[in-house]
Amino acid sequence: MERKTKQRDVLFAVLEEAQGPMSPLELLEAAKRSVPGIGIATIYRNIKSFVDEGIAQPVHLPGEPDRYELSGKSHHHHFFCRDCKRTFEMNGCPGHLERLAPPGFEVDGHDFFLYGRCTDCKAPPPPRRKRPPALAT
Amino acid sequence: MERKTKQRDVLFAVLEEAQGPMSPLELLEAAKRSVPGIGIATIYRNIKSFVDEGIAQPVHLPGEPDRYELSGKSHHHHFFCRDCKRTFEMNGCPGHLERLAPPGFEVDGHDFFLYGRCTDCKAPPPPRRKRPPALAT
DNA sequence: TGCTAATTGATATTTGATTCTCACTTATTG
DNA sequence: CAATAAGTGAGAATCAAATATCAATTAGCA
Repeated sequence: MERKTKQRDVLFAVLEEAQGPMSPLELLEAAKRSVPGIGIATIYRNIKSFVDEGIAQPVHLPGEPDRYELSGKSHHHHFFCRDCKRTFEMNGCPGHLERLAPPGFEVDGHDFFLYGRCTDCKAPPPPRRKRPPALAT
Repeated sequence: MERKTKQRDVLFAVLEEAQGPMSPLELLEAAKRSVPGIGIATIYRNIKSFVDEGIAQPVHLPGEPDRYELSGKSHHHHFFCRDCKRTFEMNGCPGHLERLAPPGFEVDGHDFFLYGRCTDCKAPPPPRRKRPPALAT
C-alpha cells in the first residue's frame, strides 16, 4: 500500500496551496482541475489515508461538515465566509481564554471562529458569491 | 395550533433550568423524567416550534449535532465537556477578536468554545463519565 | 515488459440526524 | 360532556455525509 498516484499527489498539492482547511467537495472541485475524472470516493479515501498517517487533520466547524488541513501548522484559528462557505486560516489567538470557564471546570483546549465575508465575496466590485473563485492564479 | 401540552411545558421547563444548550437526545432523556412515554419526534417537533416562535434558538458546535437554548440570553459562549458531551453556558467573551481576521475581510460575528471536563466528570472523587448526571439537585 | 495487488471511479449502501406518516390521544371550545 | 382539530408516540422515510463494493485501471517491482 501507499502508492504514489496522480490523485493522491494532486490532493496533497491542493491542501498545500489552500488558504485554509477544505471540505471533501471543495477538494473534489479543486482536484478536478488537474484530474478531471476524479471521483468523490477517491477524495474521501485519500483524506482518510492522510489523516491516518498524520499528514492531515480534520477541522470541525459549527454546523458545517468537516474541513481538512495539513498537519504541523502552528496554533491558529479560522474565518468562515458566510457567502462562499470557504474557511480561511487566521494567525494569532485571542488568548486569556481559560479564565472564562465555569469555576471548577478543567480546560484543555479551545476553538475560535470569525464569521463574515472574505475579500472575494465582500461588497462590490466583482461580486463573486456562492461559489469559490479559482484557487491559484 | 399552539396548544398547551404536558410535553411542551416539560420541554420548556427543562430548557429553562438547563446549565447550557441541550441536544434533542438530552432533552428526551430529561423530559422522560416527567413524561416517561415521550418520544423523540415530539422533542423535534417542539424544538422546531420553539425556534419558529423565537422562544429558542440552535447552538451549533464543532463536530457535534445542534444544541438548543432559550432565546434572549445576553452574549455568551460555551464549554463542552469531552466526557459527558454536555455543553455549558459561560459568561464573558474574549473580546478584541476582529483584529485577527485577514486584511480586507469583513467580520460580522464570532464563536468561541472551551473544551475539557466539567466538575462532574473531572478527576475523582465520584467519577461519573460518559453519561450526564441528574440535572437538578 | 509482465505480473499482481493497490487504487480508482461509479454507484450502492450505511450511518446519524431529522422529518414524516398515521392511528390514537387529548386540549380547547361550545 | 361532545365535537373536533392539534398534539403525540412509534416507526417508516428522508437527507446529507461518509463508507463500502466491484470491475477496470495502474503503480511498483521482478
